[in-house]
Amino acid sequence: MQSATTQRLTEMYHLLLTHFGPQNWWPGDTEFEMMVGAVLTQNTNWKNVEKALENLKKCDLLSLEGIRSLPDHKLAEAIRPAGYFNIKAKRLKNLINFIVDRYDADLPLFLEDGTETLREGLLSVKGVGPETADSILLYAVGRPIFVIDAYTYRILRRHGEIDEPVTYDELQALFMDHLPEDPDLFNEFHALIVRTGKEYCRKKPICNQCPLNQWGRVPPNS
DNA sequence: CACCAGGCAAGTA
DNA sequence: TACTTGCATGGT
Repeated sequence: MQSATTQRLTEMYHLLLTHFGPQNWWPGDTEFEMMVGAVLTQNTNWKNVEKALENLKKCDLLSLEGIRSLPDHKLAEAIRPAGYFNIKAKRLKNLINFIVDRYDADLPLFLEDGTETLREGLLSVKGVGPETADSILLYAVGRPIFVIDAYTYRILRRHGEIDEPVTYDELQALFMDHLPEDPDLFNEFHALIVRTGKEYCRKKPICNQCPLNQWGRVPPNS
């Protein structure tokens, strides 16, 4: 007998998957590109991130050693389209330094780290918060970690699933405690939530054709 | 013109 | 602990 929450989340997932189909996230050719993208997309439209990633790619700098060898101001210039370029250049360098210091600059060694303290290690990097850390853990490392973002709060609140205030960790636990520990499921579910948010649940909601209308408990406004 | 985007850290009370 | 502010480009 599964819990009511499990049923509710599972229903949400299947509604979204049926409506949108698989999203095939994370958009990126390599684990390293995913990690860089996770930092660059902080409070930033993904389209702008793609331009920044393309700038790095065309100069063959989208690698650990490529970014490591690049001066901060050069890195900032390359990622300019992603916004916050000065601070994000430092954040990328911080993340690179973390891998250099703790994993001897060996990216595969980092990706194979199976220890329980990996998340807190990532969180110790200045510029890597819970969403960025969890995106890296799920989409690059392949851990069964559920990623929470602004859309997740918005959608669940509009559908009456949560009362604010809810912390990141609490909302993450809501998903992780009630769904099987499956990286592929968490991957697809988060991607579908972002897709839904982008198309139907921005600050100016377009709720009319949202697939979650059938999910029930849809408030007319808010 | 205003508003927003797949956050985070640092400052203030 | 609980707010507030800076960071910045590009699209609607």
